[in-house]
Amino acid sequence: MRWFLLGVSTKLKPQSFRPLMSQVRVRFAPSPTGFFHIGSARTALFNWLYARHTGGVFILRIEDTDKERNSERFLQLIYDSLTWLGMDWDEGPKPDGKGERGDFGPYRQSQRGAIYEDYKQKLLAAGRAYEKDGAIWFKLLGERYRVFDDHRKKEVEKVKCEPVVIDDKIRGRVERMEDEDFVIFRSDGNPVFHFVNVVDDITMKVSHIIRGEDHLSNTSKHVRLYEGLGVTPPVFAHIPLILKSPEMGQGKMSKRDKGALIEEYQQRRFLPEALVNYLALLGWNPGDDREKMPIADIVRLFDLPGVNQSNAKFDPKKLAHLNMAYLLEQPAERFIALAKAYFATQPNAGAALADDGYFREVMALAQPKIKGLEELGGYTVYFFAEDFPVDEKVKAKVMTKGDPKARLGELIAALAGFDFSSDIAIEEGLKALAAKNGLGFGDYQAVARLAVSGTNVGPSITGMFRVLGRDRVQRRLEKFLVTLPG
RNA sequence: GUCCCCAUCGUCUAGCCCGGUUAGGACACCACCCUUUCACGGUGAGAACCGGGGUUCGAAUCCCCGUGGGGACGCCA
Repeated sequence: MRWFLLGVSTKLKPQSFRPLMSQVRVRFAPSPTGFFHIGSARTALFNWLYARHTGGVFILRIEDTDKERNSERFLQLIYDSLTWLGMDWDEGPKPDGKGERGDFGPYRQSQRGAIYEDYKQKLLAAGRAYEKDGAIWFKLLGERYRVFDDHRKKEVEKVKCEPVVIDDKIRGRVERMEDEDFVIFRSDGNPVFHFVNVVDDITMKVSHIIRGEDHLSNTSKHVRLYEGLGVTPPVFAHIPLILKSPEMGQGKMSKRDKGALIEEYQQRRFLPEALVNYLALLGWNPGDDREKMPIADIVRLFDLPGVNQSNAKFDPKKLAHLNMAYLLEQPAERFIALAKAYFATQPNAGAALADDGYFREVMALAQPKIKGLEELGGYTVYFFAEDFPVDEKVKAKVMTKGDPKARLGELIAALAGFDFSSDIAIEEGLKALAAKNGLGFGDYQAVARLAVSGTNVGPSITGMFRVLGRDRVQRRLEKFLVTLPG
């Protein structure tokens, strides 16, 4: 508790000391026991936003006291996910896991045993903790009595005391009774969550605890612990939870739910800024009708009082929509880079081997059309392979209209005379052909598109022709023609 | 079972604090327009104040009670 004494001793110079004392220090404290959950990401985000908004410090602390379930793989996943989402931390383990930065470490609880031991001794010495059944319990102050607990089906000892009052930045005043001693060190000697959480927040000088509402009922324990340790608790802000969308069922999002893991969005090539933007909107809004916003604007506008009190249901469709909007506005260079990264992970991707200039042209056609990078492979197959799939449903539909076979023949015959130098030139060629035969552009467009791409979904026929080139178009048209009956 | 939190369109939400709005926006859905397919885009439609009591001239807004939803009740975090 040295900082506490320090605060008192520097009382003579409150002005100069104030900036340091009032600096916001928030932390995100995940445990590496599973995949990185979307709810965790949102909690991290709100902490990060608050730190950046206030010019404070964002701390990453690893709560790895559960030796059974910890894994290095999940630990690395935390670093990677935060980094991918663009949430940098000022103190904590370095993103590569090698070493730490910050003056209040270690930042992994597994390395803070001596500190917990120290604080345990303090409580023991003060008579606020005792041993029972090999474990160390925190002792509440007040008159004791025994009562049968229906839920746990056993008699328990309770303590008569005043309710804990929590002044929550988001919930307002919350009162909760904390009337049972609780374990702070297990009989195996390891400290439990409530204790390490509080000790770490004290020693790391955390000023604001921003966490999920599921912790609200733990907070009374934590407040008692702060009191027992003689420390004023930090500011609490309990944010609403993310619930399943109606299609997914009831309750809060769990790891098993589709779309619950950050890893999934990374694999599906979502843009991290779109995901972050969406997550920010779950339980917060800028106060006007804006939804799609650069992160700098979110940082500037974000504040704790603006956070909602009610839980929000996760909507994959809205996320997808935001993602599309972001994708649409990417500069060509970034889109190309994203596309290259995507194709590098695709099996049998002719795209990865394609000529760079050609690849760029194809991507220029695809960018304004696709809704997500994950569609890129399917959307562009026929640009990179001759054995592209043919959509039989589309084929059946196209073949019933007019006389597509005749149109195809006419087009093949006329193609040699086409000017392939630009979309407009190709369009003129097609229009001239249609006019000559007293028909419309669409009469040729539908069947040509089918023959060349195997589907009715895609870029403009002119752009498609131009990029594919006359020879390939010609070959595909002829190849398709011979498969037609009669 | 006990305790805590929450409650506006299907979903995210504005409005609530400081009572008077045709209760606004977005996603989704539907229609139409644009169009050379498919998208994007544009226009429009449908869609909500959980219920009941109070207070008030007047309640989405303030109060109470129900109900509903969520969370917590571990030697997990």
